[in-house]
Parts: sequence; C-alpha cells; structure tokens
Amino acid sequence: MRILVIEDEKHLAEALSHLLRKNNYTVDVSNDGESGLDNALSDIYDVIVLDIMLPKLDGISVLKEIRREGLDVPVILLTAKGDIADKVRGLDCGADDYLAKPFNTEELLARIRALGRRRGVIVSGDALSFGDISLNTQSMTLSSGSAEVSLTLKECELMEYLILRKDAVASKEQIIEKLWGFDSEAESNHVEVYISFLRKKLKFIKSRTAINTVRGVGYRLETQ
Amino acid sequence: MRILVIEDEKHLAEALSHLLRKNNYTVDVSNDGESGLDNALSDIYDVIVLDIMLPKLDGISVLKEIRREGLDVPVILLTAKGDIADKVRGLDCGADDYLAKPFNTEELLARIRALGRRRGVIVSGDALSFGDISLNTQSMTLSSGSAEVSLTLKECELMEYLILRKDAVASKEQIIEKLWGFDSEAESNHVEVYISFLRKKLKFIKSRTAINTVRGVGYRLETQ
DNA sequence: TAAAAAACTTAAATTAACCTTAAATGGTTT
DNA sequence: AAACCATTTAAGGTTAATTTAAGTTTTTTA
Repeated sequence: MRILVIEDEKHLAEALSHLLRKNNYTVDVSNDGESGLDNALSDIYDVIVLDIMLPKLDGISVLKEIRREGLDVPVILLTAKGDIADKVRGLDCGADDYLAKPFNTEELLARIRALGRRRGVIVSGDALSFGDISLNTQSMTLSSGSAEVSLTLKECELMEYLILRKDAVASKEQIIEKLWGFDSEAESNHVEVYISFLRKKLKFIKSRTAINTVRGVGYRLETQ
Repeated sequence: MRILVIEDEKHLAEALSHLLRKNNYTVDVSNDGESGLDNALSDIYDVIVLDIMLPKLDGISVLKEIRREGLDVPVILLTAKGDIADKVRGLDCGADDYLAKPFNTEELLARIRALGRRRGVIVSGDALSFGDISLNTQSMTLSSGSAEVSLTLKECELMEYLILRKDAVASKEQIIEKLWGFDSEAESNHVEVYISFLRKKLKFIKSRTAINTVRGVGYRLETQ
C-alpha cells in the first residue's frame, strides 16, 4: 500500500516515513503544498497524510484541489492540537479523518488501516488481501482459503499492482512502467503473458477473484 | 493442521469452526477458559485462536498459563475493537498475533497460514533450534539428532541469521550487511558460496531442514 | 458477416540468477 | 618458515524466470 506524506517539518516527515515503512507501507514524502498536490494528482496513492500548515500552498487548499479533480483517495489531516475550526473545515472539504498533533503512532496506524480497509484492501503484516485472495509479498505467495501458490518476482509485482489499484483499471502502459521501468522496450505482449500466468495461478488456487480485461484500456481485479 | 478455537459466544465459535473446516483445517472448540486451557495443554494444536473475554478464566490468563507450561504453539488473540491495552498486554504475554473483532475472514486465514507455516524458534542457553536442527553459537556447531558438524564463524553467523528470520526471506543485501558490514565490497557470490557450504553441512547431518532459494529475492529456511 | 484489431496462450529461445568447485589469499599457530 | 584453516576469488555449469514469437481466439466495426 502506497502512502503520500505531505509535511514540511523535516523531523516529523522523517519520523512518519520511517514508522510507515517499518509497517510495510511504501511511502513518498513532499515537503510543501505545491509538490504535494502534484504528487497527489498522480492518483497512485491509497492514503494521503496531509499537514494543514504548509509552505507555498496550505493543506486545506491542497485537499480542495484533490477533490475538485475528482480523486477519492482517503486523506488524513494533521491539525494543531485542539484546533476545532481547522478540523471542521477539513472534514467539510472532504477529509476522511483527522489527527491532532502530537499523536500516538498506534493511533495513526489504526486509522490508516481503517481507511485502507474502507477501500477494500487489507494490509496485515506482509499480506495484502482483496476479496478471497491474499498476497504475501515477503514470501511471494498467493493464496485463497488454504490453497497457496508461489509467484515469481514479476508475477508478484503485477499482482501487487492490481490489488493496490483495485477497482481502477490498470493500463498496460502503467503496468510496463511499474514492472519494467520508465523507458524499457517492453511491449504489451509482455503484460498479456504475465496476466495469463496470473490467471492460471488464480484458477489453480480456485479463487473467485478474476482479472478482467477492459478492452482498449487495461485490466481490473474483480471478485466473483 | 489442527486448530483450537477458545470462544464462548456460540454464534461466533460456530462461524469460526465452519470457516476453518471449509478451509481444510481440523478444528476443536472450547467454550470457556478452563476447558480451553485443558485442551491447549494437550499440545496437539498447530495454532490456537483465543478470545480475551471468556467465562471462568480470561484469555490472558489462559495464554500466560500456556507459556508457563513451556508450549510455543502460536496463539492469535481476538480482542474487542480498538482495545490497544489488551493488544499490548496480549503480545507481552506471548501472543503471536491479534485480531480486532469484527474481523475479515480472509485476514484471519492469512494470519493462520502465516503462523502455521512458521515453526517456532526455540532459544535455550547458547542454542537456537528450528525444525530438526539446533545451532550452538558458543561452540559453533550445528546438529540434527545425534549428528553434529562444526561451523566456521561466517557459516555460523549466516545460519543464525537465517534461523532468526524464520519464515521471512533474507535478501543477499541483508545477509551481506549482517556478515560483512554496512559498506563492504562483498558481493552476492560471497553469499552464494556460504549458502552452498551450509547446504553441504545440512546434508551431512542429514537434516530435513533446507535453505530454499527465492529467486530474485533471497533465501529462506524451511523444514521438510 | 467479413475483416481487422486486440488480446490470449503456448512452447521454444534466451538470459540472468544462482550453484559448485577448486584454487588463491592471507592471517594465525606451531 | 611451514602448516593450517577460514575466507575470498574466479570460472564454468545448471536452472529457472523472462522474453520472443507465432498461431489462436475473441471482440469490435464497417
């Protein structure tokens, strides 16, 4: 699961990204509102942790802009302690949760888990779950019920990407960029081959979750 | 795999045992702490799912008693939602994982798989045990049953690292950092050579524990 | 409904990762 | 200094993941 932290205090940003990485999240950090918004608009994040007080562009404006662009990514606002006005304003602008500084780390983790769950993806330890499947990125195994199958590196990366994008459609270009990197010569057939491999393995573990093709656009995970 | 569920709410106990049986586990249910502890002490279970709130004897006391008797069976605690105090107390008393009610079934299954896969590491004095092998870091010997072989320093350090990481995959980078230090020029072939040495010695003592290669990722100890 | 486009599936070819062994190195002990 | 032993280096062999490529199927559109 990928999290964007928009926070200007270097010390806090560092602590946050360390905490989150230790809990198996992928973390990016932006140090001001402008670059934060830029990153947020890429729509690759599952949760955004957003400070209200920021240089260049304040947190509320960033949030407003994110929603104006139609993104529904869950946003947790960091507010100064006891600032109820900010909290209300934030929730009005489409924040999903808020946390008063200083906060307890366990509380932050719990809220992130809750928001991630809301989007249907469950992160527990090294495992990502969606529908009836669970992907362990550490052991590189995919399982459903008690059936398990091991994945190769590329298969695992692709499955992880599909789970994280969930109901969004993942285009072949995005998948190529994720699995083979920015300017590789990999072509669409590469993706097709790996999609085929994964489908075979999903069948093998008798999962009800399938990779659907959206012709001309890409692929999407769906249960049932 | 045999699982003991200690849960007093009839409804939940029924649902759990049904879910687990459907996933090919053998399940026994105890409806209170006392009978649960009795069953647990028979030491025939691979995983125990233990509710905290129980009549006669609460979950934490059951857990404490299980550990006091020296059993290392993995225990998953079921806690009320958001009760961080219980969670911490449980982990302190030797629980291996916890799950807040209400929980997602796939999440429970993922955790059971993770715990079932892992065989506990037993530390006693200078000896570390895993599966059928035992590593004495003082005398630098590796043994299985009555067979014994001596290890060199690097071999011993590598074996220790693999045992301590248990079912997680240890990457070559991590191993290099551990054995040769942060910015050494050691390269992946060093690791390969020592893995090869250890495999030869594991074979020599006729152990059923093997070092598996997870291609592109690293190595992992596995029994059988 | 025929033709074209997109996607699917396989098996074979390729390549990168990994394994193994033996010899070289370098420090320590006798 | 010779013998010993852990460690490192190096090179050739093996295996498995990835890529290629070609034939097949499905979907779209004219």
